[in-house]
Amino acid sequence: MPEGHTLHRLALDLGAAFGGDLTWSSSPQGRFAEGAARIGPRVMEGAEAYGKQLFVRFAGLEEQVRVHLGLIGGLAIHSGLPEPGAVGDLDARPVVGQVRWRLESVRAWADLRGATVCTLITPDEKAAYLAKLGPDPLRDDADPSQAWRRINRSRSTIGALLMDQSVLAGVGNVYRAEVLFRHNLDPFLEGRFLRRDEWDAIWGDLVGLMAYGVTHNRIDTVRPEHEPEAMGRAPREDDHGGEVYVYRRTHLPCLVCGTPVRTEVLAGRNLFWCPRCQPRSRRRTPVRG
DNA sequence: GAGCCATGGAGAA
DNA sequence: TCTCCCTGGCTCC
Repeated sequence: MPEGHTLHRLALDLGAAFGGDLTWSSSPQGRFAEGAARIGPRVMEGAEAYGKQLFVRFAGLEEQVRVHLGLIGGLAIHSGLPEPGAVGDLDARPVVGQVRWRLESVRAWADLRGATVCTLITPDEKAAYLAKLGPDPLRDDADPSQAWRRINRSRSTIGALLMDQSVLAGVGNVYRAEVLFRHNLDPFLEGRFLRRDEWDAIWGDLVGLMAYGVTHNRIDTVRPEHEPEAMGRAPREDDHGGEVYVYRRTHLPCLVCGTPVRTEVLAGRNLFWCPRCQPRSRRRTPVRG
């Protein structure tokens, strides 16, 4: 589920569902029991995302909740009016599976599952985490030049650099594959060989793609002329819902040229690309294997 | 029921 | 580069 757009969307949804309301925290699974008890019944002020990190603020509490969903985590927000007095009554809102943190109010509740991180942190600790992150295309305060300085002097491949949260915050495996495809870039191109105009185009594209992701709560990267209706093909139906060019389309024909999509592990994750639309660059990193 | 996989990342080696 | 953690859904037997 979680690339940066997911977390920004969750921050908006949490704010809309709980902002300004008195909330109750609990940890049915138990692993956030101390934190939940420390928060206690308290007004939630708001939430914000930075890259794939989510921070939740409560009134009168200096610490904030820091959530990182990891690969498999999810935060499900439900709205709906329970029976009066049902807040805290787990029978009224049954716990399904491993719920690390339940947040509820009289009008909504949210269940956090599978997160790698859910903890209370001090302002100093928060600042330290943020300092480690590169610019986030979804934030107005982001400076793409900051990422460019890292990329421009790196011998790592652009495919690896895009996944490095200290270079760029919020991009994950789907956006990395898709943005490289959209710009016909060889994923194995070394960062130091990327041109500034290529970087500016990538950044601008990510800003648009990820903002769309927040709005629609899914990743769509296919241009209008390659959409299913335009090409007379069946829409993609999988757990993401969105239309993509290469992500998880191994061996399937490229939507643009028909060449089978390739896959290989890069930076510890499955990379997908079209060998014809993203040809080997002469600026590419020396041949491996 | 076991095994595998996933939009992530930390820590060991 | 490897190993491990987090959880649920899907496949295969």
